[in-house]
Amino acid sequence: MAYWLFKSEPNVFSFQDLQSSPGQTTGWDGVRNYQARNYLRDEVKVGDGVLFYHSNADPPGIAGIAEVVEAGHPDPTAFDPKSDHHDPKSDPKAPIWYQVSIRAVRAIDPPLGLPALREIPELAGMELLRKGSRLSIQPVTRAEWDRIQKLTRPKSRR
DNA sequence: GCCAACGTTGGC
DNA sequence: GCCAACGTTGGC
Repeated sequence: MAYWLFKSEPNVFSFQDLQSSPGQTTGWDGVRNYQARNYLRDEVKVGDGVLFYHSNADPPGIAGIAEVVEAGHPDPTAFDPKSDHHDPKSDPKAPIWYQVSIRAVRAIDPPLGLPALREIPELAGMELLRKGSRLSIQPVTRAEWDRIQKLTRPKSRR
């Protein structure tokens, strides 16, 4: 069981879009960076936890929790000439790009914003908080995951 | 293999 | 809109 942070621009695909997708599930397509691809292809497994991060938002932050429901498989948008993410170099017989499928677990509303994340000492080592960090699929440690769960878990009812 | 030019990401 | 940081491309 591992933990990840996936970035998405909410004006392209938000956590709410995931929640309104069929089965609250989507294929995480369009990743076109080799390091992120390697994680998706080789390391992200069914049952892993995902922090759904909104980049280019105001404020940017973690907007929901998701889980992996299908491990790495070829990204079909790479083969589709009509897709924005089409890559003619990727052949179905030798795919270059991979996706996983994720399902929404719960929204974090309002999102846990980047400024708030920076104030939490236990999260100081997060890849996300590193200056110039651009990787769209990032590993998250168990300790970081647990801290964020604790901060965002819905209040228990009386 | 080097590295300059270029394109993209993403916070601010 | 600005721009720092980064990844990719392609000439040599």
